[in-house]
Amino acid sequence: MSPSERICYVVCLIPKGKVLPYGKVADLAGLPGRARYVSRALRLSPPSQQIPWHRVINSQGKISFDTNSNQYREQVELLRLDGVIVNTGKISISKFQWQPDIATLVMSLPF
DNA sequence: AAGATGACGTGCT
DNA sequence: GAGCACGCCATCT
Repeated sequence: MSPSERICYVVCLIPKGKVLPYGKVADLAGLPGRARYVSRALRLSPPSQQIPWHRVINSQGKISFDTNSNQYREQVELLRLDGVIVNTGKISISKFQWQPDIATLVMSLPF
């Protein structure tokens, strides 16, 4: 499995209603310290894969797109559909809605 | 070939 | 908290 494949794999494991920072995704995919690689992989991943990219946010619990961009709006939209609370204005996720279970789950994968 | 870029993170002021 | 400087490294100019 290639690094980008592992990244997509991990992202696909994020349950609806939860989010995970880029850095954590990188760690779980076996690429510690390479959060940027995650953003790249998601950007280059074909839409046909239906990857829940919107569940990946930055370590500050915020969306990493420019507030004016339509990508930002799209991510907010998708997160709301997931039931995730996003504050307008300060634009941030309510809290880190990620459970340790995800980590242990991912750790037991056939990488 | 060399420099800039980026859906990031951490540490410091 | 808000900036800033770095570290990171595949991709683009």
